[in-house]
Amino acid sequence: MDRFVSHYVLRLDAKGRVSVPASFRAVLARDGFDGLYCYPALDRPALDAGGYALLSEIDALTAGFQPYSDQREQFALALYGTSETLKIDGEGRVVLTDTLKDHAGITDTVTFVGLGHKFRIWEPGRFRTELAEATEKVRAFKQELGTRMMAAAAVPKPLGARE
Amino acid sequence: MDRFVSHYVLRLDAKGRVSVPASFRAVLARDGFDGLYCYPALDRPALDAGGYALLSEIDALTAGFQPYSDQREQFALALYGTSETLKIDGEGRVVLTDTLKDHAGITDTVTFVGLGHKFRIWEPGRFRTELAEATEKVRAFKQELGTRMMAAAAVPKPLGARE
DNA sequence: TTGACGCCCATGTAGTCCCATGATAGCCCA
DNA sequence: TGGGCTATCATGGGACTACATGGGCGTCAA
Repeated sequence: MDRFVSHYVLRLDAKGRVSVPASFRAVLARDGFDGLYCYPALDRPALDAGGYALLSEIDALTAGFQPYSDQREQFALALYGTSETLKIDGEGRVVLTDTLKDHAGITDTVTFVGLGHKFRIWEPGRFRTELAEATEKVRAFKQELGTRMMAAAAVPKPLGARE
Repeated sequence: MDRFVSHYVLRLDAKGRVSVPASFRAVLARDGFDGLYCYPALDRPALDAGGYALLSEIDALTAGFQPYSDQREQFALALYGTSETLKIDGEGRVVLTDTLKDHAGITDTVTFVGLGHKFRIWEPGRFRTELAEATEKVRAFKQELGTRMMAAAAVPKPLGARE
């Protein structure tokens, strides 16, 4: 598998270390990135983490702005400036910096969540809330999509016909 | 055969393992996915499962949104975050996680139902009610379609004409 | 000197692998 | 056409391994 999938709840030990889930480590190894690229999520109390795949997403984003533009510099600052490259020890664990932990409200337990090309690190309680909200939104979206399809199908009409 | 069809009732053993129906395994083997991609269905107490064919369906869904957009992240969270890639052992069995079993209300027996490019896993009792409801809906829909067609035929009007 | 960090080893548990058994259905041969 | 044989599949259980977690020790830098 080449993407981050599923979620795991893991504990920090007395030294502040957390095991990165083995399946995530496997993805990182394949990605080729040595360590863990990590920064506070822009608009959530969570951390974004990953390898080269994540880095190239950031590149693509900043590249979208004019060179030397304020926006570009601000993005670069917010993303690159707050990033850390965490070392992964022999047992596959990392130590989160205080800045990172503060941003996410992490104390002694974390939830790792795969998002495909990257993954997020949450304080477990906050994660549950976030997941519930996201699930609700997706469900609503799917339902809307479904009823639209049904409406189109109910009246025998060529697909894509205008209302 | 390259799609999941028919349905099977199988039992979990003491270790919580279930055999994936052999015909489904054959489809997965052809699909090339190593393991079983599985997640809780959004709007039913059931599990969706499959291989790359299912994954690409999810890809298509999330790829439609801008990177870093709220919607995309929520979709990724709800879809990738709740997914699991289950290992298939030498005998073609998988172990469902507690989260998955809870969502579907599975205890010691499951029903596998083929849906073409993916399949669903149900608690057998719930599957029966679902099937009954679905059958009823389809019957009603078909009937309605029939009368509409009849009406359309009575008044000679090109097929697909607007009401 | 002391704390932080990197590196190493220890342990319990849960997941994985491997082999065994029983049932079934398809096939071959008389 | 009927009976037996065999391949396939679901199921069961024991052994082993990988993983998360905990702790010790040396090193380097304030």
